[in-house]
Amino acid sequence: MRQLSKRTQYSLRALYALARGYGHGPMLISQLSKDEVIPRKFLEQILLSLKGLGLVSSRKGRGGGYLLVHPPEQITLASVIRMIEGPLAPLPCASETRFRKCDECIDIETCGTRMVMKEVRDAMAQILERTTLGSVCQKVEAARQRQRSPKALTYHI
Amino acid sequence: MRQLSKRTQYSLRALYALARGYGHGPMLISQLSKDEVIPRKFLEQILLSLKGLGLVSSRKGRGGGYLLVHPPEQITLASVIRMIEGPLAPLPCASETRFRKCDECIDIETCGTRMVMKEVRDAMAQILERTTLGSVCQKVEAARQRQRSPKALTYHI
DNA sequence: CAAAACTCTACTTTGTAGATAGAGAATACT
DNA sequence: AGTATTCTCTATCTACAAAGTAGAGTTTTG
Repeated sequence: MRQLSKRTQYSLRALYALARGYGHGPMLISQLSKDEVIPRKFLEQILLSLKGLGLVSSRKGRGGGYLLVHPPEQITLASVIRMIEGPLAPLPCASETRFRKCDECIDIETCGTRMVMKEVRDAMAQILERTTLGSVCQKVEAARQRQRSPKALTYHI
Repeated sequence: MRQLSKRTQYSLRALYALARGYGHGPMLISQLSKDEVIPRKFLEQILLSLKGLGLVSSRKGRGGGYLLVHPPEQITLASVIRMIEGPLAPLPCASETRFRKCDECIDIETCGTRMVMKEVRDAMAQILERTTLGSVCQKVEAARQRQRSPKALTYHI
């Protein structure tokens, strides 16, 4: 299907970083930009819109920066992606959260593509609803540990 | 995620129509265009490229038109969508069939977004690999019958 | 007040989706 | 042979969005 936009990829990366630092005070745009390899000015825009969405908060001036508003375990990827990219479904008429008759549908009740795309949407939603910033960070951490001690992997799996 | 393009939606609609007519000789562009409500000239292009992909064949002149090359039960939506839109995965680095390191990935082995998107891809692929033009047409036909005799629905389900 | 941060708005660039147009080539029928 | 029918090819157009850049403005802290 169509790819995730860079904006969303950057957003997620920034959110992971903020999630890792959750509870340890604000993080600087400049730091995030460097660590996560995101163009500085673009990141400014992105963080600003994440703030508008209520996902992060910010403080100005020395000692300022960005913070995650809610605990990482409470933020699902589904919600983040929906806020940034819109509905998960590959067609508006297959969306649960933001259903809209697609201009193409001749008859919505007997549209084959819609039936299939509803299945696809449900499958995606199931995964993305149960995946949170917290759970992603955990998996990443596990993968990093494995990288550090590659031998251990053999015996643990 | 991002929506299916109109090109793909039109392609699928045209293919369903050809699937319904499979075994009954060629169908005209003009007929398909009218029946499926697809802009004529755009449809010409689309059918031409579907021909290039080996999905349909054509005959010129009187009595000509387009035909499905293979039986509808043998054409999966996964294959059609891959040919038209590219990989199913929301990120190139999460694709099985056309893996490509995405320019954004810092470390592919510990990329959280990639891990999640691999799950999403697998779920989508599972559905789309088992769905064929034939199976879609069957479901559509069933839905049409239900529409015609709405009472029956109650007792059969 | 000055330095450190974030904030806001506007602009540029590039690419792609979604068409439309029209001449050309093959086929079948008479 | 001629003509109607049908697909074929290539070029062009327009609108919009993604991705990124620029720079002046505002708030906070010390």
